[in-house]
Amino acid sequence: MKDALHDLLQQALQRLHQDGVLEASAPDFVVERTRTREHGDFACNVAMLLAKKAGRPPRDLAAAIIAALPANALIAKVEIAGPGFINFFLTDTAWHDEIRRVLHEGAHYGHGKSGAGRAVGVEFVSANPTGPLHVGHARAAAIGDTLARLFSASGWKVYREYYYNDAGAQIQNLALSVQARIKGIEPDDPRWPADGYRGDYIRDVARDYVSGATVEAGHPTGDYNREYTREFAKDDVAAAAPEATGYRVTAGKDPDDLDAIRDFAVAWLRREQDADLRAFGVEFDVYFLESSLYTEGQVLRVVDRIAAEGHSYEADGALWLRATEFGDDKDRVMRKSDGTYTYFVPDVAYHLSKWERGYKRAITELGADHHGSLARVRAGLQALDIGIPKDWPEYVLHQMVTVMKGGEEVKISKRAGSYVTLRDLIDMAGLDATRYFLIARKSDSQLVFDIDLARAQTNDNPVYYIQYAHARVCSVERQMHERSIVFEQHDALKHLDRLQGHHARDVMVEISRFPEIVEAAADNREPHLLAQYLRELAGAFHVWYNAEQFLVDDEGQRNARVALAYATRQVLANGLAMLGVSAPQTM
RNA sequence: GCGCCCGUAGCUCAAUCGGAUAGAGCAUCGGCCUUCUAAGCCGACGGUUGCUGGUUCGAUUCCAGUCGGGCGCGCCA
Repeated sequence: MKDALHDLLQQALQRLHQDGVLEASAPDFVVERTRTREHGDFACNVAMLLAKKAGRPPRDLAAAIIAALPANALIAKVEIAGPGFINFFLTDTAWHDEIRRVLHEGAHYGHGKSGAGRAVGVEFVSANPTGPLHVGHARAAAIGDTLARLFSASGWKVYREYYYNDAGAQIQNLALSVQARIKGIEPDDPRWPADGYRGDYIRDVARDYVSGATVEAGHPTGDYNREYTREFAKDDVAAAAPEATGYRVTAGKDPDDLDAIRDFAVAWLRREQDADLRAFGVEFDVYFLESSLYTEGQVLRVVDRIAAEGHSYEADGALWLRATEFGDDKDRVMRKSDGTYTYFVPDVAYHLSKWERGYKRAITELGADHHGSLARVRAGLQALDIGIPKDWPEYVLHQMVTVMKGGEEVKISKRAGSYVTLRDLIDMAGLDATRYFLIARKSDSQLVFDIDLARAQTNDNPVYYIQYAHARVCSVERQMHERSIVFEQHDALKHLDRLQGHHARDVMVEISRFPEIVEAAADNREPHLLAQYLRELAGAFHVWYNAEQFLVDDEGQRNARVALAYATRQVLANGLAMLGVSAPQTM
């Protein structure tokens, strides 16, 4: 609806331009929802933006623009208000058309085409396989997965990526920790490795290693990376393909074979992380192993390319990137004096791989404590001199999560030791509440996760509030069947003018916002907008539900109300699906 | 010291690339169930948007400064 008004205004401006009334071409004006009914349904600021250039008072311009609007069935009334706002009041027909559209498009309502089928990579979680996923990863998973769903609904071809740091010192610490447990050494023992992982899960890994267990996981449709590589490998784009993403590792049992212990432990923890994510409703398309960047020579390739472009130098026995040339605070070491590479070089190589695999947009979701790596990776990509835009990839950072229960902060998990795990959250609050709570706040503000509130089955809890609205419509449907009331949707949609009063109207207005919300949430990378919106839609519905009986004797009125209730249910279901939250039929 | 994020009602948070009278929920107080689910609805109370300037028709939003909180500043990842 907003877009339709924007088009009408654009046409009016063009007409004024052709008639010589306006010299300047149309600026970037906005059509937006009003806050109060008195200002109409939509308002536009174009007259105020044009006033200065045109040398005319904004209210005069507004009158001229209104006079130039083409005939249409959308607008019932236009007013000029305040400093020069153009306020639009829409016809009943406009709202009814939107409701018809909802029921016609069904599960597709709210989906857009702005992505035009282009590829976007959304990378998130990307935890080291050294322990269970914690609350920070849970927030990352909720944000990343919801963004992916939003992009998908906006017409993008979405690939969810998970980058495994399966090489380096952390992994070595993991192997040493498991080995210590195998030898019966406890975390408090003086022989325990200095930076060892102390959680109970290490004991489980050690137990399975000793018993000779096999850890395996395939991914249902096989080798994703190869598949995508084929799709992306067009013209001169040569794709770098990491190896297969499934794994199968049988424990070596030998307590002195640190390599075998390492491989087993990594696979063991990947399996646990995979299982937790799946329980959280999150699946990835691409699992990218850091180790593959070494084995396939991509790390060397990046370093050589940067050196060839003259963006590196040697000093103190190390090879440095001139990161300051590309906006970073200081130059960064790429190759250490011991000949190994710093972590960010494979990071650059990984993002290069995304670029070469054809992602028009790449979103990297990170905890804010890693924001330092952002400038580094972008600097590295710039230093390659291959035309990657300065602001590519895009980053979404999330701030810390504090978990509260019984009025106190929860910090400890038995299994992981020093932090609360994703599994803990799901166990305590349930899948739906956990996903909703983690997505409902803007990602760059700190989040307090109140377990007691998330568990509450009362109106305190926004998740149940939204789901309850959905269940109520289902209940109305059941009542109709029980009372043998016939509902003819086709006929009902012809008589939506039987909907009277502001309660039903408010519901229609809320419903019509849904496509705008989906688009804004994806464009701005702000999935919390959708969570907030659904609460408002559910609110408008509950008010209407309490104010008016749906299943009344008057057939026309009844059908119109049921149709609107169904449309509400459809939008709630579509929105909840994008959040990965269930839409129950009964509660 | 430098960089990034945040600061809005007692609490948890919104506010549509700068819009009109800053909104919800919780908490507190008071109402509504012989009627489709009361997991709901209605009402009341609650604000110098941390502070000071600037930009303009208009600032919670942009800029500068300042105070407070978080995170990061390694030849760790």
